[in-house]
Amino acid sequence: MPQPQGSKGKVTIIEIADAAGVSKSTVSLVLTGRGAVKPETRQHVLQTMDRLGYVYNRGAANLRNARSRIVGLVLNDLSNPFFAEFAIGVEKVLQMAGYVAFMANTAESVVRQDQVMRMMREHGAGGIILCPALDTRPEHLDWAKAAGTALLVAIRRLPGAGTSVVVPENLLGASRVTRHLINLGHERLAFLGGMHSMVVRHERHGGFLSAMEASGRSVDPALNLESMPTRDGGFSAMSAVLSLADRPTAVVCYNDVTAIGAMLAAARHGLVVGHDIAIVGFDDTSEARHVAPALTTVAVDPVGLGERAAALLLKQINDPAAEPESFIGPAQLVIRESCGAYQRALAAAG
Amino acid sequence: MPQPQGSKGKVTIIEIADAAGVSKSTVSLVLTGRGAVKPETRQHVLQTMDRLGYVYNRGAANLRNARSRIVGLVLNDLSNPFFAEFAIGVEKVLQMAGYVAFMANTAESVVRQDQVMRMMREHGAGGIILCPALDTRPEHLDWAKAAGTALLVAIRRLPGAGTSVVVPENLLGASRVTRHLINLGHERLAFLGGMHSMVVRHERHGGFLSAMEASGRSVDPALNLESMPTRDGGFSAMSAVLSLADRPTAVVCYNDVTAIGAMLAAARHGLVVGHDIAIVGFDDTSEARHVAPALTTVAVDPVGLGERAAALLLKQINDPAAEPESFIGPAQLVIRESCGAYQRALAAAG
DNA sequence: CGCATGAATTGGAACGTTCCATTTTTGAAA
DNA sequence: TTTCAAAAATGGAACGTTCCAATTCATGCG
Repeated sequence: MPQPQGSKGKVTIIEIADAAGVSKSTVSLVLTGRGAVKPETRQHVLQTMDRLGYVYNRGAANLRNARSRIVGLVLNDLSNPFFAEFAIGVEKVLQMAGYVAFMANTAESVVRQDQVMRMMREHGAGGIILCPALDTRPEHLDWAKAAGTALLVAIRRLPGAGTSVVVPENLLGASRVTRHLINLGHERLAFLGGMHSMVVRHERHGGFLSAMEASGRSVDPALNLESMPTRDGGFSAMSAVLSLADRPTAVVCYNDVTAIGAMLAAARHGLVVGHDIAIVGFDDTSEARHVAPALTTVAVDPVGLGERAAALLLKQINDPAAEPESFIGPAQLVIRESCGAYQRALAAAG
Repeated sequence: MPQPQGSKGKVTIIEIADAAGVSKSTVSLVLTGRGAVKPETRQHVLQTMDRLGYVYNRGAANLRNARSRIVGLVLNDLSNPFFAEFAIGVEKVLQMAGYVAFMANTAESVVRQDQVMRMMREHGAGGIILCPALDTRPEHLDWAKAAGTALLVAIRRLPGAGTSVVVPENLLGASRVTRHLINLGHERLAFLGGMHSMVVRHERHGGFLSAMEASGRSVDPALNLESMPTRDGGFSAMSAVLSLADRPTAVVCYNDVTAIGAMLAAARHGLVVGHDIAIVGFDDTSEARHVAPALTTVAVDPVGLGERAAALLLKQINDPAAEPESFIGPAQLVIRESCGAYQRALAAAG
């Protein structure tokens, strides 16, 4: 019967060495797999470790080589499925490279974000992928350059931070979905949701504007409404829009969850979405597929972005001198029902 | 201008001591806040650390005291919003206690789970909250008892592991939602989704059976179908059910995502859910509210479960000798449209 | 049988921190 | 001033590992 150590539970490399009748150096060689050690010795040491319930002490090890195989993944909003999928992509790639990702959620709190990142570097994380919380200032990240920690900013661009970046093609995506609405014949379009301070909103709204401009349509400033990027935010912004004298016939929303809030508000006002009014979102979260009517939106492949982010970070870890790199992920239009195109096609066919 | 260390980025307590003109012991005292150090000295040391860009090395520190303030949170399926919300509850409580949670996702892989947990204890995690992957055997967790690591099993009970446990009241919840369907007059009910090997399925199916039995209804073994707990699983299981000669009029699903798959299958067969057939789920994820028709389900307050799990783990960390404890979270019936109750009420009123 | 060569193993000095036992400083009482 | 206790600061020995240089052990060759 394996009789692991008593309650103190501190088996060290030295005790293994004693028990196996070798030196601690040999045990270390077995552990790291670096030197040349006779297969039978290796076996014996391995067995002894197992028998005594040995736990490798990474803290002690890092004291010497300072190369830990963990990376931090800091997410600003875990409750948003978009980020959960992003995280899955990150983990997939890191795992293959023999790294482990330790995630933490900041819930949009800069304070918490600082705390969590400090904890991570104190634990010797080799690198960090950061989806910055709202109001993150580039100065918050200066320590990374100084400490030589690989840092990559994802999803939300952070102008002024000279790091690698992985973001979706927000501008192009938004202009595509806007163009789609224009092609369906809409004249009066609104842009709804997201706060002015968000870079992502800037980009998406920029795409909206460029499509409007390209088509020669005029943009009514009254039809540009901010809101928190939540369902409730979308709901109240949409309610405000609908109380206007001159309502829009189509609404481009900041993201899917805002769009779903907007759809609820429209329904509450007795409008049939996809018929009386067109509403589109951004992100293509799994909810988008399942609301009724199904949401026309822009797919950005969060898993792919995560994979890319991880790959870029690894590159940076392995070559700290390398220049920061950017990856702009594709954003594809996904046509469903909420824009009215489907109904129109049906009508045309029937 | 703060001139942080060069590229090697290794500022130690000793360099701080030299620069501040004190001994390393004093710097240590400042860091830990333990001894008595003159306020002005403390200030000066703090400033020096700031100036040189000092990073505390937790690995080295833990070498002596072995008390790290991190705990691991191991999730089996991050893409399921239920677990994301659970994680948020865990973090909320840990943060207040000055702990940091490092999360990792196992994606239902036992191998990955072992890997991740090993990594966590190698890094000196004070405790671990585990939502076990499918096929986790209690033996997988024996190391925890041996090493004296606090371990808590959440969401999925693991019979035979003698750890603390936090789970929702699956049996009672399932019997409640089943009773609700029975009260609506259904005679022929199916239970659908989840694999036989899942403890949670056992519990929920048990609740289903107990409600059926209490009402004197007979249970047709042909109406008990397994499937993966995914949308696709629900879809195919439901398709199988609908191809039966003697169809059920109501279906209790393993969880919400399975139920949503089942609803899609029903719609594909031309049935109007909530009218031609009743379908109910379990968990009350945010999707449940937004599918059409909205899903009648059982709410289990994942955030609350997470908070409870964290609190229990902290208790265990602070008193390692304490007996394992269990918390069974409430499960409340949430009546929406997919069971037909709403439509019936409308008809009665009109 | 001695020797060179390479393989296998080993001792000891780091690594950055904490903590104990001391030493130094401070400030007030005698 | 001297004395003493309390407060503040310090040196050095751990902690568990890696890595270098050095040592021992096999093996094959002349």
